[in-house]
Parts: sequence; C-alpha cells; structure tokens
Amino acid sequence: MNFPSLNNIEKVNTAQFQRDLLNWYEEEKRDLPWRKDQDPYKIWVSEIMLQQTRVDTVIPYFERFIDQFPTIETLAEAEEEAVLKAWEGLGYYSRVRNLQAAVREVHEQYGGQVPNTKEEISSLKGVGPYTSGAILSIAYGIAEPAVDGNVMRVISRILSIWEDIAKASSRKVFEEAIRQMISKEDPSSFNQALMELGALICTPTSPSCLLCPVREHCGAFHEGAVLELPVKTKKKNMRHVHLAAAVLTTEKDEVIIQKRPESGLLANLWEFPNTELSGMGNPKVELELFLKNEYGLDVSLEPESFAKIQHVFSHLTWDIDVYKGSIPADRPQKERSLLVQAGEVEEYAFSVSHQKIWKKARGGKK
DNA sequence: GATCCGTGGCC
DNA sequence: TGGCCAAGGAT
Repeated sequence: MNFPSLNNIEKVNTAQFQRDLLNWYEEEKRDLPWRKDQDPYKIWVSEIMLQQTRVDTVIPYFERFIDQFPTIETLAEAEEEAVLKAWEGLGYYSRVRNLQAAVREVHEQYGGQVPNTKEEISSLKGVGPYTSGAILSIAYGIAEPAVDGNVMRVISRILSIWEDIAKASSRKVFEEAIRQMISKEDPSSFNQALMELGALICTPTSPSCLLCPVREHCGAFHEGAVLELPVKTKKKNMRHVHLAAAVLTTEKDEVIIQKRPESGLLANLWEFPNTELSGMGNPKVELELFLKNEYGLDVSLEPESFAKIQHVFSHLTWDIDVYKGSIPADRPQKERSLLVQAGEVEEYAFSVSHQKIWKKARGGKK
C-alpha cells in the first residue's frame, strides 16, 4: 500500500526520534499499577479499562479488580454479577462482559496463556486493533503498532498528517507510520512513550511544546500548525429520552429492582422499575399503567415525583422523574426482577443514573 | 461508514 | 454551565 499522507516520514531521523522519545519516557513515565510487571493478563485488563477512560479514573478500579480477580483462572470462574459489580461506575459495561468471555476462552482453549500472535489475540472478544497491538508490544515485546487517540494526535503533529482521525479508515495510515518508526529493540516502551507523550505533553488543546522531547522532529511545530492538528470532525446528535421510575417499598423495607436486558445499553445491570414516557400523557399515570401491565401491581404512587434526574450518556440523555410507592410484601414474581432488603441494594451493580435515584430515595427518607 | 455504548473531569 | 474530551470495539 502507498500512503500519500506519509510523505513527511522520510524527513524524520528515526533513530534520533526513538532515542529522544525513549530517553524522555524513561525519565518521566508515571508509576502506574499496571506497570509493576509484564503479566499479560494484567496488561490486558488495564488496556480494556483504559479504553475511552482516563488514567486517574482507572487506577482504583484496576487495583480492586486485580485484588478480586488476580489471575485468568479467578476471572474465568467468577460470577458475572461479581464482575459487573467490580466494574460498576466505569461505563461501557460490554467491555467487561467481553473481557470475561475472552478470559474464559483463554482459560479453556489456550491453557490459561494469553496468546501472543496477532491473529489469535485479535479473535478474542473485545480485543480490537489497538488492544491487540498494546498487549503484543507491552506484554510480549513484539513490534506491533498500538494506535489509539494519543498516538494519532502525536503522529499527526510530528508528520503533519491532515487525515481526519475521527474516521476509522485513518487508523491504518498511522499504523503504517508506526511500523516504520517503532523501536525494534523496545517496542513496549516506544508505544507507551507515544501514549505518555500524548497524555502529558502533546495534549489536545494546550500542548506543552516547549517541554516536548521530540519538538525538533515535529512538522507541525515547525509549521506553526500544532493547534490545527489533528483534524477531527465532531458529530453528536444527542437524543433525549424521558423516563419515569419507581422506588417501590414494602412494609418490611424491601425494594423492587429489575435486571436490564442482556444486550444494549447498560446490559445486565440492575435498576429500579421504569418506563419510557410518550411525552404526551401524565408521567405518574403512565408509570402506574406500566407497573400494572408489567408487574401486576395496583400501586398508588405518591402524587409528586421526589426527584428529577438528568443523566448524560455519550450519545443520549435521560430525564427521569422518580416516584415513590408502597407495595404489599407478597407481590407476584416477575422475570428478571427481585425484592431485596433496602440494606442489600448496594450489593447489586447499578448504573450511575440509578445509583443517583437510590441515593436520593434514601437521603430524603431517613 | 455510521451508530451505539458510560462516565467524570475540565474550562 | 454545558460542550468537549479520554489508552476503542462491536454491529
């Protein structure tokens, strides 16, 4: 393949670029928990957690997750409920369900050893082109590109590449650049150094070019185009959904919770009974109708909602009116729902929006 | 290729 | 305060 956008790559002194980058990394790299050893499993877990998620957010989750599931075998044999609870609040929950499915495959098909070929590792659920390259290079020292958002930003500036990094097709341009630039002696440090540089120096809006160890190699710096790069088109048609939710309590202080469908948004997480509103009727009436139809409950909800919660996702917004109601203790069972003691609600994995609901329900009641 | 899939921090 | 952003992958 020919890559016209890489016309500047021959201007870079690759050996010197590698030295400048790796020397800086050796000096400045952060002391992160997944850098304590090269255990492929831990590298893998960290890479999944770090997808679209900040390092500072990931650190405590990683520590707890590895404490609880220290090996392939422990995660393979864990209950999904426990795994989701460990991931609660991190978002993109399909990541951890795919991770556990993939770990189980490694446990059963690979004797518990994370595979070290591109083909095998890429076949695992949740392992795409970035993550496969990251594990191969960081855990196994194999010279494969690991092109994430940081790398595209850094390399677009170094090589003055004006491809739109929002397009999936652009990634291969940067992978080819990395194949030509990567250190064959230390691909692990090389890939991590590019990401570290992107996180600490070559940041999106206010890069610290005067502190940059590879400034002299940077096309955008010499052209005064640092703030123009990378090119990244943005699109975001935010959808709004109006919901009504019910916190239903028995005289024994039990509460109804239900488990979300096994695919789609917040799959398999727990939540309070709720329904999407038409936008035309009365929320309370629509919610009572839902509870009658789905739970067989004749609930008289409190007349006014006790909380209105807005929750913003990456691609949609929930506006939730939350009502309280009392129910008899002997209500009939419904599929994927439970009646649990109020004191045990927090043992279940909830999305943040429904954690907000619970917090408000208890805060205002006690 | 476009859309879906979470969350919290930042300015 | 609200839009933008962060170590992507699946469909």
